[in-house]
Amino acid sequence: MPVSLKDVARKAGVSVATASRALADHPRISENTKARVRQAARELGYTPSAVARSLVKRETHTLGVITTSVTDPYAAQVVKAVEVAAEAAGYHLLLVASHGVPSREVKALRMLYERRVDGIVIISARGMDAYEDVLSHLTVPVVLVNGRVPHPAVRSVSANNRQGASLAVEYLLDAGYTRIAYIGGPTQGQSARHRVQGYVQALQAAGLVPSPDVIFPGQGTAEDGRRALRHMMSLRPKPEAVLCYNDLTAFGVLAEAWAMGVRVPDDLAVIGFDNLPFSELTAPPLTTVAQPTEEMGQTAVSLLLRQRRGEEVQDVVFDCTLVERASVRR
Amino acid sequence: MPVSLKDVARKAGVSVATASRALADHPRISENTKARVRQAARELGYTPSAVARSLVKRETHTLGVITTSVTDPYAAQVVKAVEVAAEAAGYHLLLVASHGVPSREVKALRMLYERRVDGIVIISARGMDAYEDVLSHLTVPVVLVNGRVPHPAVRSVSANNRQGASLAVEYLLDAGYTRIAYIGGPTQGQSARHRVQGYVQALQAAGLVPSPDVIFPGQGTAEDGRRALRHMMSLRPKPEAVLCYNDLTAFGVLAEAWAMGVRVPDDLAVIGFDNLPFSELTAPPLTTVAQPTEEMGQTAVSLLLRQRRGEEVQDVVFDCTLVERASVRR
DNA sequence: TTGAAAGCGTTACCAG
DNA sequence: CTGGTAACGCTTTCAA
Repeated sequence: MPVSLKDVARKAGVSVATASRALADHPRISENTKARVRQAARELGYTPSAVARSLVKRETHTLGVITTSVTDPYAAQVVKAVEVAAEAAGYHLLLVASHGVPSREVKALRMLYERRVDGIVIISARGMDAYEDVLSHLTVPVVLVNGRVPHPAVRSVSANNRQGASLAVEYLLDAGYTRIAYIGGPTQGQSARHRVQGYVQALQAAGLVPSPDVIFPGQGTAEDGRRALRHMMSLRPKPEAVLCYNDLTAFGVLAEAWAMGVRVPDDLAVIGFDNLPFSELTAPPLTTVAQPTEEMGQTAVSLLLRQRRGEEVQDVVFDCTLVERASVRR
Repeated sequence: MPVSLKDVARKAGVSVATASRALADHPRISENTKARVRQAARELGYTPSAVARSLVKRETHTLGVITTSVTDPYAAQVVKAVEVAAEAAGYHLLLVASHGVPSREVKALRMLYERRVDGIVIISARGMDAYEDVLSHLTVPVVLVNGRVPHPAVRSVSANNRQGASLAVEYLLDAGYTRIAYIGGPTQGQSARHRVQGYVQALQAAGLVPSPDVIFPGQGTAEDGRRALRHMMSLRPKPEAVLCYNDLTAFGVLAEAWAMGVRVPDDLAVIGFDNLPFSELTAPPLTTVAQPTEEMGQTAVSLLLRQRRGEEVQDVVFDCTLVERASVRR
């Protein structure tokens, strides 16, 4: 059994009240007793119980984070950013993996609420559509990173996925590519929807007609990239460039290209989305669209904390930037 | 403010005690009142407070996890395994990043203890040497994954790093390579120490003398791999193969090899350690030593839970296996 | 400057 | 089958 404040108080010969105040460095406690209490606490190896404290203070200094999986490198980046921002504000993270399953997202939400976390950030929410009844009773702020749910109490911070995808296509167009393929992501998420839209719009803005037979389905995995590349190579004429829903998919096309002897960017230019740490390590290094994950994580935490203080806050959207590397010829 | 059990009880016209039992599906409560209580709870959107419950039950159903960073893909794999095992046992994870800084590891340990987690797993502990006084007052089991600390109450589960490194070297030797370089990892951790040892021993067992000028220092980053490769290529004679402390380092040598026009495995064979998901996506795919991270995570959780039940448990070590891919010629 | 006591939201024991 | 009541470990009035 852990040592309690009562033990410390007894040992120091004071009441629990005084012991509590002494350890909290309350101004109206004599230095003398403070010293005695601290001494007793040290000798007993006393560590205060955050759970008891949470009960009375009605706050846990904990933020809940729901993510598909920590092994998803994009999610990991966001989690890290959130972690850093939270830590700086004196908060810690309760992490739950939903594995992208909507029902598990809802369960996680409920569990976090039971634990009375002070805020919840959901990364890449998949099936928040059926959240209505859970959300309606929540007394804790929720922020979505890269997702949106039509609930008035839920804020979101996201990358401008449409703009990002358009940016990539325009870059390709500028470089002289015109037959540009696209490999998609999970259609339940809004980021995937916006990215295709950006792709299509940029093409149309350039007076081109997006052709359905160079738009490949995918779930954002490397395997999707591999499969799409094999498909692509059997097409006549072949696409000259491909924009991928995310870097992971791009990694798959790069790997399959290597296996099939397809040269990048000479035979096919490849462009990703997310700028994962790994994308500068591929052969060739991957040109990709970057999201400001750092700021997004910080912002998520900041929105949560401000909402907690009763502030009204707005959704925020960050523009993407292009990271030029060697998988696209210039 | 969240609705409390008292609110539910009042609405259902029963005492809190009864309400509590009704919701817990206690056998000696009439179906009738159970129904009424449940109904009231639903209508009010009642969600029990885990913090209050934790206080009385003296357990939080939470495991603390200290890791360098979630963005470290090796750590992420272990975290995931731990998460899955924990979830299956009804536990959730409080995650803290230490960024490899010993003082932050200690702080994290203390914070987790304050929150009364039911167990703590530390992944790749760096500076546990000065843990003595923290550990001595802990009333919660601690398990180290891939680390060791000379404290009687701390258990560890690790990969057999020595055997893994030897395995890799023997594989290289078998394939006809003799001039084999090594790029090291953080020397504060025991895994790095064991891996060099395995490298050296395998060489010696084959009657070769490990040469200090092909043993490069590193911290386990891709940049270390790049730097070491450049060094290596300036040597005469050049190494024919290189064993890397981990996959990340191997990624660095692969990337730099691509940049310098060094062909893998023709000019240089490369072998990694960890078998990250990404290692099958490199060009060429990376031959590497795999640790059974899945089982290691499960085992860590299992040790924790068994210790909590008062069982005596032993350290456990898992053997590594070799994953043959294309970065080594056969 | 200190202490007694109430209360945070539950569970569990003891009566009835 | 149900209700009081005492914890759980801490903070915070309110008095002294």
